[in-house]
Amino acid sequence: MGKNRITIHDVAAKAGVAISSVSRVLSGHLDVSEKMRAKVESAVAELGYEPDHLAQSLRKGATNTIGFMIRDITNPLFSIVAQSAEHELRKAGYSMILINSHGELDAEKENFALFKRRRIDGVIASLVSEDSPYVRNTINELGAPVVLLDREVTGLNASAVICDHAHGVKQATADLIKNGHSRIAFVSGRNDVYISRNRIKGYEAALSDAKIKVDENLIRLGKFGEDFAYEQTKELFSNNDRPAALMTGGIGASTGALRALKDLNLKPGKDLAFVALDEWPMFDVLTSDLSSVYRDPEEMGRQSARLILDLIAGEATAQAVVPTIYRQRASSKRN
Amino acid sequence: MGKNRITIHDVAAKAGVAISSVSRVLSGHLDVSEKMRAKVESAVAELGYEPDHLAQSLRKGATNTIGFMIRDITNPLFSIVAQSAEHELRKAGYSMILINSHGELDAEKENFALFKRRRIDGVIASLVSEDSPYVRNTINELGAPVVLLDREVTGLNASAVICDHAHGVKQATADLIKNGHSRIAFVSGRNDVYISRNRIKGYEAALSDAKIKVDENLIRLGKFGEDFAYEQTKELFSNNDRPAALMTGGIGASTGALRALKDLNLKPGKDLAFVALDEWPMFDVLTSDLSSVYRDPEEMGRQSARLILDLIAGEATAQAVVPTIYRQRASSKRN
DNA sequence: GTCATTACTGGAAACGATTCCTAAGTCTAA
DNA sequence: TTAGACTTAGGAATCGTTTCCAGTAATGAC
Repeated sequence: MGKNRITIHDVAAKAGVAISSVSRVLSGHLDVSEKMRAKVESAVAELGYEPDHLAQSLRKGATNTIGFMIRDITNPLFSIVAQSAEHELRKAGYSMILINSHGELDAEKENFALFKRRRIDGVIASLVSEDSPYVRNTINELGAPVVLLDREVTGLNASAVICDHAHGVKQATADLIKNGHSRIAFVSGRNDVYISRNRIKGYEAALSDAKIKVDENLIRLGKFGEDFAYEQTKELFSNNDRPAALMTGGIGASTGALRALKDLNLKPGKDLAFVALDEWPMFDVLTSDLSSVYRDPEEMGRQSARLILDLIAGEATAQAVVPTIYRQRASSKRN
Repeated sequence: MGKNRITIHDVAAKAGVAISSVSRVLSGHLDVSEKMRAKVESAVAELGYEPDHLAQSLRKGATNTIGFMIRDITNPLFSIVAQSAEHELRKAGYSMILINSHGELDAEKENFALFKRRRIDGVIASLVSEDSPYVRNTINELGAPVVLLDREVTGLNASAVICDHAHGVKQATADLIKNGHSRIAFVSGRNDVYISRNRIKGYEAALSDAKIKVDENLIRLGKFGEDFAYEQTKELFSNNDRPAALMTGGIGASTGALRALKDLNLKPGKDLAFVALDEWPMFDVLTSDLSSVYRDPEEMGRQSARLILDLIAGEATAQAVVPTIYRQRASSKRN
C-alpha cells in the first residue's frame, strides 16, 4: 500500500524536467521561469506529491522536532504546559516528541540519548534533579539547545523558564499568619531542586517578617508524589498537638495530604487552614474551597517554546520568569 | 558544536575497516569474525558513536514513530491513556508524536497530513467525528495502520479500542432507579459518535427494564466541553420541577454540570442524585463523594499500543473491548 | 596440488531530498 | 559577428545509513 510512494523523481519525470528543478520550484527559489513553475506545479497537483520529511531532514540537518521531557504527563499542570508549548511550536513548523521520565534518573539519561539519536533540534525538559554530575555532560554533549523548566543548573549553556514561587508562597504564608496561625506545616518534594528551595524561601521570609521562629519539625521535604506527603501529613496531624495550618507543594503532595486529612477526618477550612501550591482543574468546585498559589501553565508553555525557538535561531540563552499569585479562598482560615 | 558529529565513517576509519563491516557488527549480523567485532566495538566505544536514527529510517523505510492524536491532552483521562500507550510503545522501541486536534475537523485533517509527511509507522487517534466522508479517504491514503479510540467507523481498515459504556451506564441508571428516582437527566457531548450512542443505549435499557418511559426532554446531547453542559444543567435544574438525578457524560460535561449546580446552590448527594461518566483524579477526595462509571485508561493505552504494534507486524485488524464499572458512592442517593 | 565450499570483507548502489557547479541559451553592446 | 553578462536548467555530490553483490582467503575433500 505505502509501497508506491510518490517521490520527487516521479514528479520530475511527469513534468519532463530535472529533479533539481522540482526542488527549486517547491522551495520557492528565485531563478525559475514561469513555464517551469507551471509545469512542476501541475505535475505535483496531479500526482498529489508531498515531500518526504525524513529525506529533507537528513539533507538539511534539521528535523523540525522538539523533545519535551517531564516527570509525569498526567500531572494536570504539566499537561497544560505541554499542550501550550506544542501549540506554539507547531505554529513555527515544529512537532513535539513527548517523553516521560517517571522521575527516574536512568530514564532521563536514556531519553537524552534518544533525543540525540533522533537529531532533535531542541529539548524542553523538567529535570529529575539539578545537580547530579551527569547533567552538565549529557546536556553539553547533546548538540542541541535546551530549555529547563523550573530548574537552576549553574554553568550550563541553557535557557530556563523559572517561576517566582517565593512571591506567592510568602503572600500565602503571611495571610495564614494574619489569620492567627503561627504553627504552619510545609510538606513538599525533594529539597535539592530550585522549586522547593524557592518555595521555602518565601515561607521563611514571611515567618521572619512576623518574627516567628522557624520550626524545622514542621518542614517536611522528601519526595514528589502522593505517598510521601500522605505519610508526613498523617504523622503531623495525628496527635492532639497538631499544627494550625498546612501548605503542600505540588499537585502530588497536595493530593496525598488531602487524602491523609480525609482519613483523619479533618476538614480544610474547618479543622485546619490549608493552602495548596499549584492548582488542578475543578479546584474551585470542591465543596470546601481551597486556597492556592497559582502559576499560569499556559504561560510556562508559551515561554518555553519561545525560548527554544530563540536558541535554535542562534540567540543567546535567556531566562523567563513566570509570576505566582496567591488565590485566597475559604480554606485559608479555619473556623 | 553539533558540527563534528561522529558518523559510521569515522568509526570505520578508526577501526581500519569498511563501513559495511561496522554496520554489520552493529546490527548483530551473523557473518562477522571475532576480531572484526572487537575492533569495531572498541572504536565505537572510544568515539562514543551512536547511529543516526534519521539515516536509518530513510534507508529502512520505517521511522519507529507512532502518531497519537486526541482532542485535548489536558483531559485527565486521555493524558493517562497517552502516558500508558507511550510506555508500552517505548518498550517496543517506538517513540510517540503527540498532537491535539482541539476537536476541530480542519486541525485533524492537517494532522493526518503531517503524520504522512513524517512517515509515521502508525497512528492512534480519537477522531472528532466518525462519519464525515473525508475520514475514510484520509485514513486509507495514509499508508500506515490506524487504531481508533472509542469510535466505530464502518468500512475502514482500522483496529479499534472500544469501551463497553452501555454496561456501566445501565448499572448506574438502574441503581438510581432503585433509589427511587425516575426523572433522570442525561447531559453529554455530540450524539454522532459511538461513545454517546452507546451510553444512551445503557441508559435507555435500564429505564426500559423498569418500565419507565424515556423523556426526551431530559436527554441533552450537544457538544463536548464545559460550556454546553453548564447551560443545559442550569436550564434543567433552574425551575422547581427539576429532575431527581443527573448523569453527565465525559469529564468536560461533568465539570460544566458541577459548576452549574454549584451556582444554583444544589449539592450532589443532597439536593439531587449524581453520577459522572468517567472519573478524574481526586474524585474520592471531594467532600461529597461522587459516584461514577469508571473505565481503566491505562488499559486503554496498553490495548491501543498492542493493536497498533500488531498491525505494524502485519496482523489483521482487531477490536479490543475495555469494560466499564459502576462505582457507587454517596452521590447516587439524595437525602 | 587442485577444486569446491565456506567464512568474511569491501565496494557500491540505494533511500529521497537539497544544493553547488557548470553548461546552454538569451540578450545587449561594441 | 562576437564577446560579455545574465538567466535558467541539468548533472552530480551529499546527508548517514543498510544491504546486495562480488571477490578474497581459508578450509576441507579428493
